[in-house]
Amino acid sequence: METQAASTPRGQRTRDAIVDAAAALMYVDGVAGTSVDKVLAASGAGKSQMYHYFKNKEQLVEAVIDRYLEQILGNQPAIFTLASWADFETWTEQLLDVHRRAGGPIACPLGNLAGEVGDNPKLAPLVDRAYRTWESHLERGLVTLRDKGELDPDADPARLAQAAMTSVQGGLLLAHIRHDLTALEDALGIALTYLRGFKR
Amino acid sequence: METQAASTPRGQRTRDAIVDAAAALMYVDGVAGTSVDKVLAASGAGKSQMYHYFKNKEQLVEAVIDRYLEQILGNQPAIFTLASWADFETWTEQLLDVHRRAGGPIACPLGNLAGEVGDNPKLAPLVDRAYRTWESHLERGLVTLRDKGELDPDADPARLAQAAMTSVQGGLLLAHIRHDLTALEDALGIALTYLRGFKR
DNA sequence: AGCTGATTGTACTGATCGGTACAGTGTGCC
DNA sequence: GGCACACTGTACCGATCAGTACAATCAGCT
Repeated sequence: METQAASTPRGQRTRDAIVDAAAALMYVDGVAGTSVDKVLAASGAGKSQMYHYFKNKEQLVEAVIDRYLEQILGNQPAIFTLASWADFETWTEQLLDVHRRAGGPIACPLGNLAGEVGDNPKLAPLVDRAYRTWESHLERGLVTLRDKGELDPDADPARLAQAAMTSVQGGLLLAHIRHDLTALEDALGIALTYLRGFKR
Repeated sequence: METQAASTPRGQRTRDAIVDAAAALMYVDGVAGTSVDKVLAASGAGKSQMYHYFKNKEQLVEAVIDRYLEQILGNQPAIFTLASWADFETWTEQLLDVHRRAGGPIACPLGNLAGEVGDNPKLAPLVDRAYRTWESHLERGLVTLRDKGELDPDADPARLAQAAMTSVQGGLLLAHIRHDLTALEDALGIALTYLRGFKR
């Protein structure tokens, strides 16, 4: 059931190349639209490598989900050190900058997956877990604010974090199909205002 | 380029059955995960019917997108007659009731598609158009309120409507992967409060 | 009845799908 | 050197994919 780890640096490089290629292709074409053959052609690996490291395509997708979470959090490092209201603003700016610089589509890789694997019993929990990890950093930041006396002690950090996440996802979804970041900008602005309403 | 219309009631019934089956299957398995053969098996139609009415699978998807919009708006009839703040609340209640009654997954069929076809040059504009139609009803309701003097004349109905739509989509996406309507309930509550902030 | 066009059933094609078999090569360790 | 094992290349499998060919049937109209 577990994904096979590589035991040498060479193997690790090959494995990474496969996951990277799969992540990039699935970001654009979706899971079902990305065949194993295409992934291998793009990564330069052969089929025996793929099935040496992954039991099947589904396990490759599992690795891709993890990779997406790494990429997402890596693109918004401010999320790890949220300790003031200004930090939250910095965080939203980083979020916007990622897509302002973007050559690819404006979209959240996890959000793209959500619609497709939302009911797959194996993959859906992994997407869920990735979102919860993402959200937990926001929650931790809010708890920090509360402990510093900058957030209403009656506010529910978990709920506020979820509200912020819905704004991010809704904004990205609309921005995606409109090829226009405005929807995300507005959504983030509204979310920040909403959170600041619990400032104390 | 255009979808072939049926010229007899019998043909219309067959065509509808194909679109209905495709809509139901693609809602759960996505576009790429739903083969033409499965659609035909589920609808009881043969392959010659499918290709009599649709040039190819992509045109079938186009018809499915239209069907989704009809289903969505049909499930929230209050959206057609928004003329008071109470009407907006009724609308959000209808939105929630759809998924409370749901046997199927908690999800927006258009949202599921958005991730998958978001960059398909033929299909993405159709998804975009469907969202704009949906959103336009909200905008019209806000204009009605403004004309009745119940909304700040400086408020931008189009922008507020887009903000509401991002809440709906973000809430549905999170509710989908968590199998828990709470995210949508909260998102709609926050959106309503935000809109009411422009009450005059 | 007989004509006409819409509609239908079924068999088929070549391409591609996910996955397997198996023989080979690279590489660290003794 | 030579053993062990991670790693790799390629050919192949049956199933399924989207799409086509073509003959048969149905139904309205005269």
